[in-house]
Parts: sequence; C-alpha cells; structure tokens
Amino acid sequence: MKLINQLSKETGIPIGTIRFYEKTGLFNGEKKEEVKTNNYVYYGDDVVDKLRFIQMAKAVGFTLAEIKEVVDAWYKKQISKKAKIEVLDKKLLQIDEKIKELKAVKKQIAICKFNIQNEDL
Amino acid sequence: MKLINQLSKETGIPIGTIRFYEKTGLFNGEKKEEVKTNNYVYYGDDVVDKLRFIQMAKAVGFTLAEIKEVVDAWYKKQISKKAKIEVLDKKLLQIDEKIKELKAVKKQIAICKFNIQNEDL
DNA sequence: AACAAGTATGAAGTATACTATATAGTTCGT
DNA sequence: ACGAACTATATAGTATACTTCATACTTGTT
Repeated sequence: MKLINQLSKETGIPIGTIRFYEKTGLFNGEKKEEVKTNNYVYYGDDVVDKLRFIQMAKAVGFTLAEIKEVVDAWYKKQISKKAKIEVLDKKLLQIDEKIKELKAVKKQIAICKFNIQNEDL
Repeated sequence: MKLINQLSKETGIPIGTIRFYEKTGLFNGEKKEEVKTNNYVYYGDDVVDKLRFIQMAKAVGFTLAEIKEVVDAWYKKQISKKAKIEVLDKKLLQIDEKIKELKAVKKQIAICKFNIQNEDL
C-alpha cells in the first residue's frame, strides 16, 4: 500500500492533482483501521493503474467526466454488468472515431506541408 | 465572401465561438473597403477550412494554442519556410503519439470488458 | 527536543475555452 | 417606415481542470 507521495512519484502526476482526482471520484484510497495516530490515506496498485489510464485518456481528449464513466464501469459494484459493457462499447466507438479524426488531421497537415515545400514554384 | 452567420451554419460552430476564435488569432476576416455604411466582417473559404480543421484538432485533444501554431505555419507569411515545416513535423509526431495512446486506451478497455464478461466464473 | 519533510483539509486563485448579456447600429422584407 | 433579423463590441459569467495557499497535525532524522 502506497502513500500519496509514492503515487505521485510512480506516475509523475502532482500530489495536488491526485487529490483533485480523488475528490472528483475517480478512485478512493483507504484509511487504515489499525493506524490511529494519523489519518493518512493508503492507495493500492489499482490506483496506479487508474492514474495511468487517466493520463492516456486525457492526452487524447477525454474529459474527466468521460473517464469517470469508464472507471466506474471498470470497478463500481453498483452498476449492472450490461450497463458496464454498454459504457465500454460506447467508448470503444468514440476511440475509433478519434483515430479517424487524427488521421484526417494528419492528412490535412501533410497537404499543408506539401504546399509550403512547393510554394515558390 | 461570407458573413459570420453563414460561417456558423456551414460549420455548426456557434457565432460566439467563431468570434472568440478570431479574437484568439486563429484567423481573420476582412472589412470591405467599398462598403462604408457598416463595419461587417467578411470571411473567405480559407476560414471555413480552418474552422473544420479546428473542430477536428480539438476533438482529439489539441489546445487552441497548439492549433494556432499549425494554422500560423499554414498561412502566415512572416514565418520562414523551414520554421513552418518544423512545426508541422512536430505536430505529425504528436499525432502519431496520440494514435498510439488511443490504441493503448482501447486495449485497456477491451481487457476491462473481458474481465466484466467473465467476472462470475 | 528540534526541525525538515510529509500528510489532510478547505478555500481561493488561475488558465483555457467558451457562453451569455447588454448596447448599439444595419439590413431586408412588407 | 416599421419590425424582425443580423452585425459589432465590450464585459461579465460559467465549466473544466487544475494549482496555490493557509492551517494544522504527523513522521522521521539528528
């Protein structure tokens, strides 16, 4: 079990941001019953996984709300199996859409580059 | 030449947002010299292209500042040919990175889906 | 014991990207 | 000429995602 500082070091995400994510409901740490002198929060390896997932998903334009949907489908017990699969399938479609758009942007930029290279002909 | 309303209709981007983009320096319209009764701004087809590009680039997680870099390389005369190509090559690399990340996210979600489907075995 | 470093909490501040509001002038159809 | 619809400008407000600050307690090292 890890403290927040170690979590930050393993993922490169600032402590403040990790706290913000936790407050947003993207994951929870646990207070250890046996420790009574402080109220430090401990995090499991699942939290590291989630943080890495959040990093990737954010980099490609998903909002924290969208990421939360996936993470909830991923771990929350309250949600039905069918509902979880539905959320994930929806995200998979969105990702394919984004890949398509990235390829379109790439094509645009390639055309633009070609034009610049040949502009004084 | 188009007025802002037509621009909005062709792209689906709200007028307020288009004005905001113009103020941000993503493109400029032109005032017509010959028209003296008003100060309406007219936009060419290049602006429609730019707006469509902005839509796509935003959808895949580029910020307006990053998009401005590309658009400046695309059209600004002040910037040297070499500098333009450099900017575009950097963006192309970023896009490949994003595609890689999207594929990683997709894999994560697929694993997650598999786990949910088999969770009560 | 002292003190740097780590942790928790709450609240305020910042950056980005809009979105809405108010005001005022213009154009167009009838 | 009237009114609806369109345009410009400036300013304020909102949502998202942090980031900083202030306060206070805890842990580990010397």
